[in-house]
Amino acid sequence: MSLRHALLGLLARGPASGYDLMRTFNTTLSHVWSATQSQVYTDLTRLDTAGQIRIAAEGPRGRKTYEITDAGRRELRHWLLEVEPEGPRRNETLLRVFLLGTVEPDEARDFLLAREAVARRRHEEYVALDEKTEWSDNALALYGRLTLEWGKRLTAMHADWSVWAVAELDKARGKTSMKRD
Amino acid sequence: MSLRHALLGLLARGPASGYDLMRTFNTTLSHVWSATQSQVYTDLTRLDTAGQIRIAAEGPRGRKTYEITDAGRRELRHWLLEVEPEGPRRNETLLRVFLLGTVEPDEARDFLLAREAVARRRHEEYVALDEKTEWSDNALALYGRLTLEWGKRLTAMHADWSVWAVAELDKARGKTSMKRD
DNA sequence: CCCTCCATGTAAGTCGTTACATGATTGT
DNA sequence: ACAATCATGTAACGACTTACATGGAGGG
Repeated sequence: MSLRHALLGLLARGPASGYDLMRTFNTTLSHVWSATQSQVYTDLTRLDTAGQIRIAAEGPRGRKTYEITDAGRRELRHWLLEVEPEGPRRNETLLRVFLLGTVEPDEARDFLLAREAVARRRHEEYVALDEKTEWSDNALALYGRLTLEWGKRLTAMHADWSVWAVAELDKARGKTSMKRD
Repeated sequence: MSLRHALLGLLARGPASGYDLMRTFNTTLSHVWSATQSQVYTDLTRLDTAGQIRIAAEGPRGRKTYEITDAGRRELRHWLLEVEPEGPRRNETLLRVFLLGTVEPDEARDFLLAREAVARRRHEEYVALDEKTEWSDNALALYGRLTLEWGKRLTAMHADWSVWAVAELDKARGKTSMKRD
């Protein structure tokens, strides 16, 4: 249900085409709310039919620029402020951690070390993105910055947790952890 | 695709019925991998058809106790160690943060404060669960403990981030944050 | 006897992904 | 000319949710 709200939210910031929106989902929003090209176009059609967006202009190559309507703004506002957000109900990595007892401790250890590496890599990416971005002081930039900071903190937490988890695993095996550094 | 693997993973730890598994998803695993009753039963049938689990015993009230087969163990192991886990591609709360520029700053502020409250409440729940649980020293308990610790760290991070975010918002409004405490 | 919990299943519908299909425009 | 990018759409399938439907067993 939320891709529609994401589309409304992006269109609330200004008119855009399906192609523009699709690129936003594949870049800026890729770790926040991902969507396929296919889904973007079908949901735009549905929002149009529902009267929450409308075609503002048509350009070359069949380009359709959409804009949000008043009904769309009302729906967006309602969803944003009056509907309780749902926390994530699934985390594939965490599921695997929970099931790690079904493989050998050495294999579990490698798995955890791989998680640490992935988390550090993503953390570096976020830091680099933060540094290279010139954050203007408008509201748009502010909330983008808050979102990115969340990613930085999440990945830092994940890396720290992985290190701790490997240590706990080693402890449980009655073996001192002397592999790091 | 992963509910099947979750089922295999749980059955790798010992035989269980659909009802048993369903309860695990609604309790222990509710923040890790949630599933509805409906889905558990349909996927158990599919795993049975695929030869990855089999009916070990039938009990009263039509109860079917399933057990994992060798083919099932192979598939579980393959998924666990050879398939790269996918990071979460969607975070509804974060999507809303990103779109918070479309409402008034006061409303955005309330939204962030509400996130902090939710994060603190869940953190307390995890801490309480950790304290009341008697962690035996087998492998099963170890990985459950690692998972719970992740939840504790995530919720702590989330609460801290919320406080920071409110401060950033206040800063951007050129107004000193004197509302907290 | 009745309520709660145990226990399983099906049907309809939504959401999301992958693959297919097509074509215009711009830059080199 | 050719490649890359812009630009939109549909079809098939898989994952997941909600609702419907049924009934046995055990405890008070």
